[in-house]
Amino acid sequence: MGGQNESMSDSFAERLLAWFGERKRDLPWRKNKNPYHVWVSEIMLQQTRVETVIPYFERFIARFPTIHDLAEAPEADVLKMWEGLGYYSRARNLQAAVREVQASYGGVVPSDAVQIATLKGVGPYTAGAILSIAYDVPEPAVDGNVLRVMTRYKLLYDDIAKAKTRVRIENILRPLIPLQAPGDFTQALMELGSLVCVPKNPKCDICPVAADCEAKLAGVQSELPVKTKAKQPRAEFRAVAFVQRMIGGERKFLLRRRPEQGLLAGLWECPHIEHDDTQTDIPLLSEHCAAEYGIPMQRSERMPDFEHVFSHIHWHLRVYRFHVDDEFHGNDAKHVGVDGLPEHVRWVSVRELGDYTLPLVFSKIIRQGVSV
DNA sequence: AATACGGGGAG
DNA sequence: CTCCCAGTATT
Repeated sequence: MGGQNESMSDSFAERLLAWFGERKRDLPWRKNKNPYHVWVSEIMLQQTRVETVIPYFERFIARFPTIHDLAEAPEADVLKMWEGLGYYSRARNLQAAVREVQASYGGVVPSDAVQIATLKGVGPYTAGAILSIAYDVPEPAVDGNVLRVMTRYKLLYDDIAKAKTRVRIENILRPLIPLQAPGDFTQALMELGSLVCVPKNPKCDICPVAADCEAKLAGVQSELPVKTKAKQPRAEFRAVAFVQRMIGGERKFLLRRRPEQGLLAGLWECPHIEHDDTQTDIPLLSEHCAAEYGIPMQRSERMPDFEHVFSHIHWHLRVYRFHVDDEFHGNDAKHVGVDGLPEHVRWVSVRELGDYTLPLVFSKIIRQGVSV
């Protein structure tokens, strides 16, 4: 026993694994090493907390138990299961990648580093995570936790926001991976970062590797890791139209589908237009709806404002409720699809909301709108 | 090497 | 408020 270059009685990996064996959390994706389950969990966990992912993972696997089920499912169903989780391209990429696995690898997640890295949505971290956790291939998986743990353990002042820092940590890690348990090593490192080597006030008193942690020895564990801070999200001011009317005795509201590319791609939302930070042009919003959807709108009233912050955009939303006369039956010749509307526009009732995937902020706006 | 891409939880 | 989270794709 004993590490190659450790003066401690037990190596870094041995102490880490012993701690992991005692303290690891009981998580849904740890019930087995099903590569598909590991894969789904790793995609969901990108930039997303464990507690947030748990219910999504359970529902997703219940709805799509196998790669085959996910590959065959309508994309709208997949997006619906992702609703509220964010970074929706993850869901689209996952389904595209699963279809690729069906087509090119006979439905078996590849255990080859080069092959798995070509799959959509699978980057350096996820490739290493799937390979090590599902197949016990000794590849490092460097996420935010591992970056923090290792910069502290090795006293590295490298900026963890930079890509080359990840590469450096991967190279430090590779010779440390125990060949008998690469998967546990990967998870133990992340678990340590998540539970012990936390960003603020790290719990060095209960850390299994504190004795030879260079940052701890130098007393600078709170100064690491170094990370350049992100820019402020830019402000955007938007006027939102909550348009409602009665159809067949049922209250409906207007939804439109966002473009296939960009922010919240392919999700449904209330129509809205951008305006400057000082004034909201209600007539312009009304005209927009009239011009785009051929819907003449009558009365309007102000609803409560909403704020929504993305990583890079801060939305200030002013919401107006519009009413469409019961007498109106939109059938403008230039429009096609349901109710004489364009294909990307629908009258939807609360009952039918389950068929549409909406960004959370618009779910809130609609809840507010229909409650009055 | 930067930026786009969601949403939430902790302090 | 700020930070940052089991990151990846695109530019």
